[in-house]
Amino acid sequence: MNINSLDLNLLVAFVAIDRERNITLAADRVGLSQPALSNALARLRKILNDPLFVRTVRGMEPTPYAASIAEPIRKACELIDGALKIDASFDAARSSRTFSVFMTDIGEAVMMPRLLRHLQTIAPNVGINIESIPRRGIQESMISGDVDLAVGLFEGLSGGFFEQLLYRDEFVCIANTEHPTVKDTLSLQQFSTLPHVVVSSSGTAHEVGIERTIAKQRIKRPVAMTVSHFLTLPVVISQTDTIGTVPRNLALSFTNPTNIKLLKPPLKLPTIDIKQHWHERYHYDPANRWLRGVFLELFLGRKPPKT
DNA sequence: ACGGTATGGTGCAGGCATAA
DNA sequence: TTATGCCTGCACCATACCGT
Repeated sequence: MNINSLDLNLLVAFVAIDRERNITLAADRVGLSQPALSNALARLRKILNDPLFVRTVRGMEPTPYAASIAEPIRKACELIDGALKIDASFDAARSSRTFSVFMTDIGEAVMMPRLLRHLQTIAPNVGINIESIPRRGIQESMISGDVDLAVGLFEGLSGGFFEQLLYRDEFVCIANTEHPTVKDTLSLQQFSTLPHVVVSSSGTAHEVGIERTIAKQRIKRPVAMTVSHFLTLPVVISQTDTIGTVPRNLALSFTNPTNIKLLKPPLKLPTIDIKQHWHERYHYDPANRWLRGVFLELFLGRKPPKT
């Protein structure tokens, strides 16, 4: 049997007959006359080469073959019916969709509080599931549709991916407010000799950018500790004489502990373009467009306050 | 090609007559 | 009284034919 020769209406008729076990009632159900449905059944019998339903005292009983295909055909019809009912628009206020977003803990700390406050107002049932960024497979996850959006500093998302700049950030150095030698400024000498805490990041390019710049300027920094998350930095630095280098917006979100001071880096570090990235499969998706619009509305052109 | 109308065929239930 | 056979009416399905 070639599916190309199959009229999907015949499957609808099949489901109706299986449900009613009566041609007249099934015809009513699908909006046809009894003869029309009888004719449809005849066509389906010919295509499938099986009587499908036989007349008995209990009504039109399915043959073993019809009984075996009834359930998958019913599910297929329901699937198609459901697919065609999907609204082409996205009603954020009523939606209970959960979006998956690739984001570092920087993004979580900087963006999520504001994003969640906003969502609670306009889309109370919409959920955001932050996916930690894998070392490999970012593109694959987005192409497959497992992840809707990637927000932050991502390199190498190309070929079928779109990107949009949200805001530009810059690096600052942070140190303990009670640091014995670092006062209001940080010298290049201090930067080169004081122990650093660095982040062994993850798929993003923050540390890569810093490392690359430092290496290019032939500056070395002693690394006392490597942590796996940016949010661990202030905890370590607030209790030690180490220093660190982080995006300014992240540093400003360090409210606990509070004995962290921000310092202008004694060297030129690259700026950071925080972008949202999405795959072309979601380019016209109403829900994805809505989420991108939310990020744009909340974070486009966000300026870090001066220290 | 498909759906509608008209018509015929089939099966069942119920009523009735008849035989045991 | 019960069992059996026949007839009739009804419900339902299939087919032929026609129009769109």
